[in-house]
Amino acid sequence: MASTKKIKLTDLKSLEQAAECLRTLAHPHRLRIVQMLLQSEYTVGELAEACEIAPHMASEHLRKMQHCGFLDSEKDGQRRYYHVVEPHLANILSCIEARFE
Amino acid sequence: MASTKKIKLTDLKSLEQAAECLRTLAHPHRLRIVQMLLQSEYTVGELAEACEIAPHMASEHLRKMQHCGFLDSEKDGQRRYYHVVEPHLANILSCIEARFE
DNA sequence: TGCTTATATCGTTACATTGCGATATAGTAA
DNA sequence: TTACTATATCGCAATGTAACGATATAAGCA
Repeated sequence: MASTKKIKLTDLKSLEQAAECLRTLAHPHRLRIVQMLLQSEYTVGELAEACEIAPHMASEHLRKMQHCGFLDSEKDGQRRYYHVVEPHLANILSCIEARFE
Repeated sequence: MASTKKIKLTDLKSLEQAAECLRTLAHPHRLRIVQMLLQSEYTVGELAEACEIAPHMASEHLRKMQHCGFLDSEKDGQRRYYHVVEPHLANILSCIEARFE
């Protein structure tokens, strides 16, 4: 314990942002949605079915993740396709899968 | 849209566990604590001071992270030193730092 | 036009989390 | 013993989040 322990800390403002994104990710259905969208694009209905939830619930999860910059979407007729835009998401999901499989 | 889209999904039970760990991590003070503990071990008081919070708040954050398997601790007289035991934490924090700095 | 499907939003209720003062426990030292 | 320090726990008030039924919008089709 005689060491100096001088280390560089991320400022709390940035950590607050990071925490907000992690909170957005920290939901089993949202994790599954991200996992799927990392491999292809999907509609709200397809994602809802994969998560076994009502479409309007999937829609809300997608809205949250779009709001914090993870996803974007484009319309195709009646349907809306979502896809991943945050480049670090794949890496983070790999870490999570490495621990929980 | 004509593709088969057959992908392997993590079961919801595991995703629930993963989400719980992410929720534990998703707090600015806890992120700072983990960031520090990845570089050295520290006492409750030292971590509290670095986060600018009361010691009993740091103690509670540490208890939560110990409970979900991120940290462990050992006593040295009056003080208690915490350290990281979850091997994936360093990798996850790197992902986070890569995005938020 | 009216009917159906796909997606999004609103309003409410239930539940979880946060922060914090007060209190408790354990070790140190006089 | 008493006093002090470090850490941990309790109980509560405030806030945040999740789930969900009801409703709304918008596109396709008869």
